[in-house]
Amino acid sequence: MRETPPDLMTGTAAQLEAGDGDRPSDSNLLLEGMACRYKITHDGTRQIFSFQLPGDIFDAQSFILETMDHSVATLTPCKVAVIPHKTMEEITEAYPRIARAIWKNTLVDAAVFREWMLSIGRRSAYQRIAHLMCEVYTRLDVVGLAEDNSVHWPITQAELGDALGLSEVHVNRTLMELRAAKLITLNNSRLTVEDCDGLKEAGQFDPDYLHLKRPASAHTECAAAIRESL
Amino acid sequence: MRETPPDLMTGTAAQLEAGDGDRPSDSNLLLEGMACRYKITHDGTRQIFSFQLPGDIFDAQSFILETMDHSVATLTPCKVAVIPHKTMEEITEAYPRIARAIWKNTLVDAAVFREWMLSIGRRSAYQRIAHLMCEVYTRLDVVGLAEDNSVHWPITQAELGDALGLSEVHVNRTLMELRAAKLITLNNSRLTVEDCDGLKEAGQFDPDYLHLKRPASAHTECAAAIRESL
DNA sequence: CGGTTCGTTGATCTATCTCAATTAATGTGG
DNA sequence: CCACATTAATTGAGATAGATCAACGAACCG
Repeated sequence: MRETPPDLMTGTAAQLEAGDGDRPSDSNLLLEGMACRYKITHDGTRQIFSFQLPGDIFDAQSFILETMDHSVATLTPCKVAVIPHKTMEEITEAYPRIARAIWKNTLVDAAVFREWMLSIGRRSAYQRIAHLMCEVYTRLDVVGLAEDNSVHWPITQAELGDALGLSEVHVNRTLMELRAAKLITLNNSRLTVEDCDGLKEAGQFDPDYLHLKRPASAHTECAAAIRESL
Repeated sequence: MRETPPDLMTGTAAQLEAGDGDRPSDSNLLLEGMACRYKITHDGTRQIFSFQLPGDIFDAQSFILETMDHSVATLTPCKVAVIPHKTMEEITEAYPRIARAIWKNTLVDAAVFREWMLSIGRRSAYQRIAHLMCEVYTRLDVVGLAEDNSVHWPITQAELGDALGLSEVHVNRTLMELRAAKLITLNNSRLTVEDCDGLKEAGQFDPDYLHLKRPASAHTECAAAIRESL
Protein backbone atom coordinates (compact mmCIF):
# COMPACT_ATOMS: atom_id res chain seq x y z
CA MET A 1 0.00 0.00 0.00
CA ARG A 2 1.71 3.16 -1.09
CA GLU A 3 -0.92 5.44 0.26
CA THR A 4 -3.95 4.87 2.38
CA PRO A 5 -6.96 6.42 0.69
CA PRO A 6 -9.45 8.06 3.02
CA ASP A 7 -11.96 5.25 2.85
CA LEU A 8 -9.46 2.47 3.48
CA MET A 9 -8.73 2.49 7.16
CA THR A 10 -6.82 0.05 9.23
CA GLY A 11 -8.53 -1.08 12.36
CA THR A 12 -7.96 -3.39 15.27
CA ALA A 13 -9.83 -6.15 17.00
CA ALA A 14 -12.81 -4.00 17.87
CA GLN A 15 -14.01 -3.43 14.33
CA LEU A 16 -13.46 -7.06 13.58
CA GLU A 17 -16.30 -8.35 15.69
CA ALA A 18 -18.80 -8.95 12.94
CA GLY A 19 -21.80 -10.87 14.18
CA ASP A 20 -24.26 -13.38 12.83
CA GLY A 21 -27.24 -11.57 11.33
CA ASP A 22 -25.43 -8.27 10.91
CA ARG A 23 -25.48 -6.32 7.66
CA PRO A 24 -21.91 -5.13 7.50
CA SER A 25 -20.99 -2.20 5.28
CA ASP A 26 -17.34 -3.20 4.92
CA SER A 27 -15.21 -6.15 4.05
CA ASN A 28 -11.92 -6.77 5.79
CA LEU A 29 -8.44 -7.75 4.75
CA LEU A 30 -6.47 -9.19 7.64
CA LEU A 31 -3.02 -7.64 7.84
CA GLU A 32 -1.71 -8.99 11.12
CA GLY A 33 -2.88 -11.49 13.71
CA MET A 34 -5.19 -14.46 13.59
CA ALA A 35 -8.97 -14.61 13.60
CA CYS A 36 -11.67 -17.21 13.08
CA ARG A 37 -15.16 -17.52 11.70
CA TYR A 38 -17.70 -19.46 13.74
CA LYS A 39 -21.30 -20.06 14.63
CA ILE A 40 -23.00 -21.05 17.89
CA THR A 41 -25.63 -23.79 18.02
CA HIS A 42 -28.88 -23.58 19.94
CA ASP A 43 -27.33 -25.62 22.74
CA GLY A 44 -24.43 -23.21 23.05
CA THR A 45 -21.64 -25.23 21.48
CA ARG A 46 -19.45 -23.54 18.92
CA GLN A 47 -18.20 -24.60 15.52
CA ILE A 48 -15.24 -22.75 14.07
CA PHE A 49 -15.28 -22.79 10.26
CA SER A 50 -11.89 -21.38 9.45
CA PHE A 51 -8.85 -19.67 10.79
CA GLN A 52 -8.00 -16.43 9.08
CA LEU A 53 -4.37 -15.57 8.52
CA PRO A 54 -2.65 -12.41 7.31
CA GLY A 55 -3.52 -11.81 3.68
CA ASP A 56 -7.02 -13.25 4.00
CA ILE A 57 -10.15 -11.41 3.02
CA PHE A 58 -12.65 -13.15 5.25
CA ASP A 59 -15.66 -10.96 4.64
CA ALA A 60 -15.90 -10.92 0.89
CA GLN A 61 -19.25 -12.69 1.00
CA SER A 62 -20.79 -9.89 3.04
CA PHE A 63 -20.27 -7.70 -0.01
CA ILE A 64 -22.45 -9.93 -2.17
CA LEU A 65 -24.75 -11.63 0.33
CA GLU A 66 -25.46 -8.62 2.53
CA THR A 67 -26.34 -10.42 5.77
CA MET A 68 -23.78 -12.35 7.81
CA ASP A 69 -24.73 -15.94 8.54
CA HIS A 70 -21.91 -16.43 11.01
CA SER A 71 -19.60 -14.44 13.26
CA VAL A 72 -15.95 -13.48 13.31
CA ALA A 73 -13.71 -13.34 16.35
CA THR A 74 -10.06 -12.57 16.85
CA LEU A 75 -7.68 -15.10 18.38
CA THR A 76 -4.99 -12.47 18.83
CA PRO A 77 -4.91 -8.71 18.51
CA CYS A 78 -5.40 -8.04 14.81
CA LYS A 79 -4.74 -5.34 12.29
CA VAL A 80 -7.16 -5.19 9.40
CA ALA A 81 -7.69 -3.09 6.32
CA VAL A 82 -11.35 -2.08 6.33
CA ILE A 83 -12.71 -1.93 2.80
CA PRO A 84 -16.14 -0.32 2.51
CA HIS A 85 -18.51 -2.18 0.23
CA LYS A 86 -18.73 0.97 -1.84
CA THR A 87 -15.01 0.70 -2.48
CA MET A 88 -15.31 -3.01 -3.23
CA GLU A 89 -18.00 -2.11 -5.72
CA GLU A 90 -15.82 0.47 -7.42
CA ILE A 91 -12.70 -1.67 -7.45
CA THR A 92 -14.41 -4.77 -8.81
CA GLU A 93 -16.12 -2.77 -11.51
CA ALA A 94 -13.03 -0.89 -12.60
CA TYR A 95 -10.62 -3.82 -12.33
CA PRO A 96 -12.14 -7.11 -13.48
CA ARG A 97 -8.89 -8.88 -12.71
CA ILE A 98 -9.26 -7.95 -9.07
CA ALA A 99 -12.88 -9.01 -9.04
CA ARG A 100 -11.72 -12.33 -10.41
CA ALA A 101 -9.02 -12.59 -7.75
CA ILE A 102 -11.51 -11.93 -4.97
CA TRP A 103 -13.92 -14.43 -6.43
CA LYS A 104 -11.13 -16.97 -6.57
CA ASN A 105 -10.36 -16.19 -2.97
CA THR A 106 -13.91 -17.02 -1.94
CA LEU A 107 -13.76 -20.25 -3.94
CA VAL A 108 -10.59 -21.36 -2.20
CA ASP A 109 -12.40 -20.59 1.03
CA ALA A 110 -15.12 -22.98 -0.01
CA ALA A 111 -12.55 -25.63 -0.91
CA VAL A 112 -11.10 -25.33 2.57
CA PHE A 113 -14.58 -25.71 4.05
CA ARG A 114 -15.01 -28.92 2.08
CA GLU A 115 -11.73 -30.29 3.34
CA TRP A 116 -12.67 -29.48 6.92
CA MET A 117 -15.99 -31.23 6.40
CA LEU A 118 -14.07 -34.27 5.26
CA SER A 119 -11.86 -34.08 8.33
CA ILE A 120 -14.69 -33.65 10.80
CA GLY A 121 -16.90 -36.23 9.13
CA ARG A 122 -14.41 -38.93 8.30
CA ARG A 123 -11.08 -38.51 10.06
CA SER A 124 -10.04 -39.55 13.57
CA ALA A 125 -9.06 -36.94 16.13
CA TYR A 126 -5.39 -37.73 15.54
CA GLN A 127 -5.74 -37.31 11.80
CA ARG A 128 -7.82 -34.16 12.15
CA ILE A 129 -5.32 -32.33 14.29
CA ALA A 130 -2.40 -33.40 12.11
CA HIS A 131 -4.27 -32.28 9.02
CA LEU A 132 -5.16 -28.90 10.45
CA MET A 133 -1.59 -28.30 11.53
CA CYS A 134 -0.38 -29.07 8.02
CA GLU A 135 -2.90 -26.67 6.59
CA VAL A 136 -2.20 -23.77 8.88
CA TYR A 137 1.53 -24.30 8.61
CA THR A 138 1.37 -24.38 4.82
CA ARG A 139 -0.76 -21.26 4.60
CA LEU A 140 1.46 -19.36 7.02
CA ASP A 141 4.50 -20.48 5.06
CA VAL A 142 2.99 -19.09 1.87
CA VAL A 143 2.75 -15.62 3.38
CA GLY A 144 6.25 -15.86 4.80
CA LEU A 145 5.28 -16.44 8.40
CA ALA A 146 7.04 -19.78 8.90
CA GLU A 147 10.65 -20.11 9.95
CA ASP A 148 12.65 -23.25 10.66
CA ASN A 149 9.58 -25.47 10.46
CA SER A 150 8.03 -23.38 13.12
CA VAL A 151 5.10 -20.96 13.32
CA HIS A 152 3.34 -18.79 15.86
CA TRP A 153 0.39 -20.83 17.12
CA PRO A 154 -2.06 -18.80 19.18
CA ILE A 155 -4.84 -21.37 18.87
CA THR A 156 -5.88 -22.76 22.26
CA GLN A 157 -6.87 -26.35 22.78
CA ALA A 158 -10.47 -25.30 23.32
CA GLU A 159 -10.43 -23.46 19.99
CA LEU A 160 -8.90 -26.47 18.29
CA GLY A 161 -11.71 -28.56 19.68
CA ASP A 162 -14.31 -26.11 18.41
CA ALA A 163 -12.72 -26.18 14.96
CA LEU A 164 -12.46 -29.95 14.74
CA GLY A 165 -15.63 -31.03 16.46
CA LEU A 166 -13.78 -32.45 19.46
CA SER A 167 -13.82 -31.85 23.20
CA GLU A 168 -11.04 -29.87 24.78
CA VAL A 169 -10.00 -32.87 26.85
CA HIS A 170 -9.71 -35.12 23.85
CA VAL A 171 -7.70 -32.50 22.00
CA ASN A 172 -5.31 -32.38 24.89
CA ARG A 173 -4.80 -36.12 24.93
CA THR A 174 -4.43 -36.34 21.20
CA LEU A 175 -1.88 -33.54 21.16
CA MET A 176 0.17 -35.58 23.57
CA GLU A 177 0.03 -38.50 21.18
CA LEU A 178 1.32 -36.29 18.38
CA ARG A 179 4.14 -35.18 20.65
CA ALA A 180 4.90 -38.74 21.66
CA ALA A 181 5.07 -39.68 17.99
CA LYS A 182 7.75 -36.98 17.58
CA LEU A 183 5.72 -35.23 14.89
CA ILE A 184 5.46 -31.84 16.58
CA THR A 185 6.53 -29.66 19.44
CA LEU A 186 3.92 -27.25 20.77
CA ASN A 187 4.48 -24.81 23.62
CA ASN A 188 4.61 -21.11 24.31
CA SER A 189 2.22 -20.46 21.43
CA ARG A 190 4.74 -21.92 19.01
CA LEU A 191 4.24 -24.97 16.84
CA THR A 192 7.30 -26.71 15.46
CA VAL A 193 6.87 -29.42 12.89
CA GLU A 194 9.51 -31.96 13.83
CA ASP A 195 8.63 -34.52 11.18
CA CYS A 196 7.00 -32.89 8.22
CA ASP A 197 6.42 -36.03 6.17
CA GLY A 198 5.20 -37.87 9.22
CA LEU A 199 2.71 -35.15 10.03
CA LYS A 200 1.44 -35.01 6.46
CA GLU A 201 0.98 -38.74 6.43
CA ALA A 202 -0.74 -38.75 9.79
CA GLY A 203 -3.17 -36.12 8.53
CA GLN A 204 -3.51 -37.50 4.99
CA PHE A 205 -2.57 -33.99 3.97
CA ASP A 206 -2.56 -33.19 0.26
CA PRO A 207 -2.36 -29.43 -0.37
CA ASP A 208 -4.16 -29.53 -3.71
CA TYR A 209 -7.37 -28.22 -2.21
CA LEU A 210 -5.57 -24.99 -1.24
CA HIS A 211 -5.04 -24.29 -4.94
CA LEU A 212 -1.64 -22.76 -4.35
CA LYS A 213 -0.29 -23.90 -7.71
CA ARG A 214 2.56 -21.41 -8.08
CA PRO A 215 4.30 -19.98 -5.05
CA ALA A 216 1.64 -17.26 -4.98
CA SER A 217 -1.69 -18.36 -3.54
CA ALA A 218 -5.13 -17.07 -4.34
CA HIS A 219 -5.02 -15.21 -1.08
CA THR A 220 -1.78 -13.42 -1.75
CA GLU A 221 -2.72 -12.82 -5.36
CA CYS A 222 -5.82 -11.16 -4.11
CA ALA A 223 -4.10 -9.04 -1.53
CA ALA A 224 -1.42 -8.14 -4.04
CA ALA A 225 -3.96 -7.12 -6.65
CA ILE A 226 -5.63 -4.83 -4.15
CA ARG A 227 -2.37 -3.27 -3.05
CA GLU A 228 -1.38 -2.63 -6.62
CA SER A 229 -4.58 -0.81 -7.29
CA LEU A 230 -4.23 1.61 -4.40
CA MET B 1 -34.17 -21.35 -22.81
CA ARG B 2 -35.67 -20.20 -26.05
CA GLU B 3 -33.01 -21.63 -28.22
CA THR B 4 -30.08 -23.83 -27.47
CA PRO B 5 -26.95 -22.24 -28.85
CA PRO B 6 -24.46 -24.65 -30.40
CA ASP B 7 -22.08 -24.58 -27.50
CA LEU B 8 -24.71 -25.11 -24.84
CA MET B 9 -25.59 -28.76 -24.91
CA THR B 10 -27.71 -30.75 -22.58
CA GLY B 11 -26.20 -33.97 -21.39
CA THR B 12 -26.97 -36.86 -19.12
CA ALA B 13 -25.27 -38.66 -16.30
CA ALA B 14 -22.23 -39.66 -18.31
CA GLN B 15 -20.90 -36.14 -18.83
CA LEU B 16 -21.58 -35.38 -15.23
CA GLU B 17 -18.89 -37.62 -13.82
CA ALA B 18 -16.30 -34.96 -13.11
CA GLY B 19 -13.42 -36.34 -11.09
CA ASP B 20 -11.01 -35.10 -8.47
CA GLY B 21 -7.90 -33.72 -10.13
CA ASP B 22 -9.55 -33.21 -13.50
CA ARG B 23 -9.30 -29.95 -15.40
CA PRO B 24 -12.80 -29.62 -16.74
CA SER B 25 -13.51 -27.35 -19.68
CA ASP B 26 -17.18 -26.85 -18.86
CA SER B 27 -19.39 -25.91 -15.97
CA ASN B 28 -22.77 -27.54 -15.51
CA LEU B 29 -26.24 -26.37 -14.68
CA LEU B 30 -28.39 -29.17 -13.33
CA LEU B 31 -31.77 -29.23 -15.02
CA GLU B 32 -33.27 -32.47 -13.75
CA GLY B 33 -32.29 -35.11 -11.22
CA MET B 34 -30.12 -35.11 -8.13
CA ALA B 35 -26.34 -35.26 -7.84
CA CYS B 36 -23.73 -34.85 -5.14
CA ARG B 37 -20.20 -33.62 -4.68
CA TYR B 38 -17.83 -35.76 -2.65
CA LYS B 39 -14.29 -36.81 -1.92
CA ILE B 40 -12.78 -40.13 -0.89
CA THR B 41 -10.25 -40.36 1.96
CA HIS B 42 -7.09 -42.42 1.89
CA ASP B 43 -8.84 -45.16 3.83
CA GLY B 44 -11.63 -45.33 1.30
CA THR B 45 -14.43 -43.67 3.23
CA ARG B 46 -16.46 -41.03 1.47
CA GLN B 47 -17.61 -37.59 2.49
CA ILE B 48 -20.43 -36.00 0.54
CA PHE B 49 -20.23 -32.19 0.60
CA SER B 50 -23.52 -31.26 -0.95
CA PHE B 51 -26.56 -32.47 -2.77
CA GLN B 52 -27.21 -30.70 -6.04
CA LEU B 53 -30.77 -29.99 -7.04
CA PRO B 54 -32.32 -28.70 -10.26
CA GLY B 55 -31.26 -25.11 -10.81
CA ASP B 56 -27.83 -25.58 -9.22
CA ILE B 57 -24.61 -24.72 -10.95
CA PHE B 58 -22.29 -27.06 -9.11
CA ASP B 59 -19.14 -26.56 -11.16
CA ALA B 60 -18.75 -22.81 -11.17
CA GLN B 61 -15.50 -23.08 -9.30
CA SER B 62 -13.92 -25.16 -12.03
CA PHE B 63 -14.25 -22.06 -14.20
CA ILE B 64 -12.06 -20.00 -11.88
CA LEU B 65 -9.95 -22.62 -10.11
CA GLU B 66 -9.20 -24.82 -13.10
CA THR B 67 -8.52 -28.11 -11.30
CA MET B 68 -11.23 -30.06 -9.48
CA ASP B 69 -10.46 -30.83 -5.86
CA HIS B 70 -13.40 -33.20 -5.50
CA SER B 71 -15.72 -35.34 -7.57
CA VAL B 72 -19.32 -35.23 -8.69
CA ALA B 73 -21.69 -38.17 -8.94
CA THR B 74 -25.31 -38.54 -9.86
CA LEU B 75 -27.84 -39.99 -7.44
CA THR B 76 -30.44 -40.33 -10.18
CA PRO B 77 -30.35 -39.99 -13.93
CA CYS B 78 -29.70 -36.30 -14.57
CA LYS B 79 -30.13 -33.75 -17.27
CA VAL B 80 -27.60 -30.94 -17.31
CA ALA B 81 -26.85 -27.88 -19.36
CA VAL B 82 -23.18 -28.03 -20.22
CA ILE B 83 -21.66 -24.56 -20.29
CA PRO B 84 -18.16 -24.39 -21.77
CA HIS B 85 -15.78 -22.22 -19.80
CA LYS B 86 -15.34 -20.12 -22.92
CA THR B 87 -19.04 -19.35 -22.80
CA MET B 88 -18.85 -18.63 -19.08
CA GLU B 89 -16.03 -16.23 -19.86
CA GLU B 90 -18.05 -14.45 -22.51
CA ILE B 91 -21.23 -14.30 -20.49
CA THR B 92 -19.60 -13.02 -17.33
CA GLU B 93 -17.72 -10.37 -19.24
CA ALA B 94 -20.69 -9.16 -21.24
CA TYR B 95 -23.21 -9.34 -18.40
CA PRO B 96 -21.78 -8.27 -15.04
CA ARG B 97 -25.14 -8.92 -13.42
CA ILE B 98 -24.86 -12.57 -14.35
CA ALA B 99 -21.28 -12.74 -13.14
CA ARG B 100 -22.54 -11.35 -9.87
CA ALA B 101 -25.35 -13.91 -9.73
CA ILE B 102 -22.95 -16.78 -10.31
CA TRP B 103 -20.58 -15.44 -7.71
CA LYS B 104 -23.49 -15.20 -5.29
CA ASN B 105 -24.36 -18.77 -6.12
CA THR B 106 -20.88 -19.94 -5.13
CA LEU B 107 -21.09 -17.95 -1.91
CA VAL B 108 -24.38 -19.57 -0.95
CA ASP B 109 -22.66 -22.86 -1.65
CA ALA B 110 -20.00 -21.94 0.85
CA ALA B 111 -22.63 -20.94 3.39
CA VAL B 112 -24.21 -24.36 3.02
CA PHE B 113 -20.81 -25.98 3.53
CA ARG B 114 -20.43 -24.04 6.75
CA GLU B 115 -23.82 -25.17 7.99
CA TRP B 116 -22.98 -28.78 7.21
CA MET B 117 -19.72 -28.40 9.07
CA LEU B 118 -21.71 -27.20 12.06
CA SER B 119 -24.02 -30.18 11.76
CA ILE B 120 -21.28 -32.75 11.44
CA GLY B 121 -19.11 -31.19 14.10
CA ARG B 122 -21.65 -30.28 16.72
CA ARG B 123 -25.04 -31.88 16.16
CA SER B 124 -26.26 -35.34 17.13
CA ALA B 125 -27.23 -37.88 14.49
CA TYR B 126 -30.89 -37.13 15.13
CA GLN B 127 -30.38 -33.40 14.73
CA ARG B 128 -28.22 -33.81 11.65
CA ILE B 129 -30.73 -35.85 9.74
CA ALA B 130 -33.59 -33.56 10.70
CA HIS B 131 -31.57 -30.54 9.66
CA LEU B 132 -30.59 -32.01 6.32
CA MET B 133 -34.18 -32.93 5.56
CA CYS B 134 -35.28 -29.40 6.29
CA GLU B 135 -32.60 -28.04 4.01
CA VAL B 136 -33.29 -30.31 1.07
CA TYR B 137 -37.03 -29.89 1.45
CA THR B 138 -36.71 -26.11 1.55
CA ARG B 139 -34.46 -25.97 -1.48
CA LEU B 140 -36.68 -28.29 -3.48
CA ASP B 141 -39.68 -26.22 -2.48
CA VAL B 142 -38.00 -23.07 -3.80
CA VAL B 143 -37.69 -24.58 -7.26
CA GLY B 144 -41.24 -25.87 -7.15
CA LEU B 145 -40.45 -29.52 -6.55
CA ALA B 146 -42.35 -29.95 -3.30
CA GLU B 147 -46.01 -30.85 -3.12
CA ASP B 148 -48.15 -31.47 -0.07
CA ASN B 149 -45.18 -31.41 2.28
CA SER B 150 -43.65 -34.14 0.25
CA VAL B 151 -40.64 -34.44 -2.05
CA HIS B 152 -38.90 -37.04 -4.17
CA TRP B 153 -36.09 -38.42 -2.01
CA PRO B 154 -33.63 -40.59 -3.95
CA ILE B 155 -30.95 -40.38 -1.25
CA THR B 156 -30.13 -43.81 0.17
CA GLN B 157 -29.29 -44.37 3.81
CA ALA B 158 -25.68 -45.06 2.87
CA GLU B 159 -25.50 -41.74 1.04
CA LEU B 160 -27.09 -39.98 3.99
CA GLY B 161 -24.41 -41.48 6.19
CA ASP B 162 -21.66 -40.30 3.84
CA ALA B 163 -23.12 -36.81 3.87
CA LEU B 164 -23.52 -36.58 7.61
CA GLY B 165 -20.46 -38.44 8.83
CA LEU B 166 -22.50 -41.35 10.17
CA SER B 167 -22.58 -45.08 9.55
CA GLU B 168 -25.33 -46.56 7.48
CA VAL B 169 -26.56 -48.59 10.43
CA HIS B 170 -26.84 -45.58 12.67
CA VAL B 171 -28.65 -43.64 9.98
CA ASN B 172 -31.17 -46.44 9.74
CA ARG B 173 -31.82 -46.47 13.49
CA THR B 174 -32.05 -42.72 13.68
CA LEU B 175 -34.50 -42.58 10.79
CA MET B 176 -36.71 -44.91 12.74
CA GLU B 177 -36.59 -42.53 15.68
CA LEU B 178 -37.68 -39.68 13.41
CA ARG B 179 -40.54 -41.84 12.20
CA ALA B 180 -41.49 -42.82 15.71
CA ALA B 181 -41.53 -39.13 16.65
CA LYS B 182 -44.08 -38.63 13.85
CA LEU B 183 -41.89 -36.01 12.19
CA ILE B 184 -41.56 -37.70 8.81
CA THR B 185 -42.64 -40.52 6.56
CA LEU B 186 -40.00 -41.95 4.26
CA ASN B 187 -40.57 -44.75 1.80
CA ASN B 188 -40.59 -45.44 -1.91
CA SER B 189 -38.06 -42.66 -2.45
CA ARG B 190 -40.52 -40.17 -1.09
CA LEU B 191 -40.08 -38.01 1.98
CA THR B 192 -43.14 -36.50 3.60
CA VAL B 193 -42.72 -33.95 6.34
CA GLU B 194 -45.50 -34.81 8.77
CA ASP B 195 -44.62 -32.20 11.36
CA CYS B 196 -42.80 -29.29 9.81
CA ASP B 197 -42.28 -27.28 12.98
CA GLY B 198 -41.26 -30.38 14.87
CA LEU B 199 -38.69 -31.27 12.25
CA LYS B 200 -37.26 -27.77 12.16
CA GLU B 201 -36.97 -27.76 15.91
CA ALA B 202 -35.37 -31.18 15.98
CA GLY B 203 -32.80 -30.01 13.46
CA GLN B 204 -32.37 -26.50 14.85
CA PHE B 205 -33.13 -25.43 11.32
CA ASP B 206 -32.96 -21.73 10.53
CA PRO B 207 -32.98 -21.09 6.77
CA ASP B 208 -31.06 -17.80 6.97
CA TYR B 209 -27.87 -19.45 5.76
CA LEU B 210 -29.56 -20.32 2.47
CA HIS B 211 -29.92 -16.60 1.77
CA LEU B 212 -33.28 -17.06 0.09
CA LYS B 213 -34.56 -13.67 1.21
CA ARG B 214 -37.26 -13.15 -1.41
CA PRO B 215 -39.10 -16.09 -2.95
CA ALA B 216 -36.35 -16.26 -5.56
CA SER B 217 -33.12 -17.82 -4.33
CA ALA B 218 -29.58 -17.15 -5.46
CA HIS B 219 -29.76 -20.40 -7.34
CA THR B 220 -32.87 -19.61 -9.28
CA GLU B 221 -31.78 -16.03 -9.82
CA CYS B 222 -28.66 -17.39 -11.32
CA ALA B 223 -30.34 -19.93 -13.55
CA ALA B 224 -32.92 -17.33 -14.56
CA ALA B 225 -30.24 -14.80 -15.45
CA ILE B 226 -28.55 -17.35 -17.66
CA ARG B 227 -31.77 -18.35 -19.36
CA GLU B 228 -32.61 -14.73 -20.05
CA SER B 229 -29.30 -14.19 -21.71
CA LEU B 230 -29.68 -17.04 -24.16
C1' DC C 1 -0.41 -11.28 44.38
C1' DG C 2 -5.04 -12.80 43.58
C1' DG C 3 -7.98 -13.79 39.56
C1' DT C 4 -8.62 -15.74 35.14
C1' DT C 5 -7.46 -18.40 31.41
C1' DC C 6 -5.12 -22.51 29.72
C1' DG C 7 -3.39 -27.07 30.00
C1' DT C 8 -3.32 -31.58 32.25
C1' DT C 9 -5.09 -35.74 34.44
C1' DG C 10 -8.39 -39.41 36.18
C1' DA C 11 -12.68 -41.85 36.15
C1' DT C 12 -16.83 -42.90 34.04
C1' DC C 13 -20.24 -42.92 30.47
C1' DT C 14 -22.44 -43.10 25.90
C1' DA C 15 -23.30 -42.12 21.13
C1' DT C 16 -21.96 -44.12 17.43
C1' DC C 17 -19.24 -47.74 14.95
C1' DT C 18 -18.19 -52.41 13.30
C1' DC C 19 -19.16 -56.88 12.07
C1' DA C 20 -22.41 -60.09 10.61
C1' DA C 21 -26.78 -61.64 9.13
C1' DT C 22 -31.40 -61.39 7.33
C1' DT C 23 -35.17 -59.41 4.85
C1' DA C 24 -37.16 -56.43 1.43
C1' DA C 25 -36.96 -54.03 -2.90
C1' DT C 26 -35.48 -53.39 -7.43
C1' DG C 27 -33.83 -54.63 -11.72
C1' DT C 28 -32.67 -57.88 -15.66
C1' DG C 29 -32.33 -61.33 -19.00
C1' DG C 30 -34.65 -65.15 -20.93
C1' DC D 1 -43.76 -62.71 -16.22
C1' DC D 2 -40.69 -65.45 -13.49
C1' DA D 3 -35.86 -66.74 -11.44
C1' DC D 4 -31.84 -64.81 -10.23
C1' DA D 5 -28.69 -60.98 -9.12
C1' DT D 6 -28.04 -56.78 -7.01
C1' DT D 7 -28.89 -53.04 -4.21
C1' DA D 8 -31.14 -51.13 -0.17
C1' DA D 9 -33.11 -51.51 4.44
C1' DT D 10 -33.28 -53.70 8.88
C1' DT D 11 -31.82 -56.03 13.12
C1' DG D 12 -28.66 -57.84 16.87
C1' DA D 13 -24.52 -57.96 19.63
C1' DG D 14 -20.38 -56.23 21.00
C1' DA D 15 -16.59 -52.81 20.78
C1' DT D 16 -14.59 -48.06 21.12
C1' DA D 17 -13.46 -43.35 20.10
C1' DG D 18 -14.47 -39.64 22.11
C1' DA D 19 -17.62 -37.05 25.58
C1' DT D 20 -18.54 -35.52 30.18
C1' DC D 21 -17.65 -34.32 34.86
C1' DA D 22 -14.55 -32.88 38.17
C1' DA D 23 -10.21 -31.55 39.87
C1' DC D 24 -5.79 -29.41 40.00
C1' DG D 25 -1.48 -27.19 38.52
C1' DA D 26 0.72 -23.74 35.59
C1' DA D 27 0.98 -19.65 33.12
C1' DC D 28 -0.43 -15.15 32.42
C1' DC D 29 -2.30 -10.40 33.68
C1' DG D 30 -3.55 -6.29 35.67
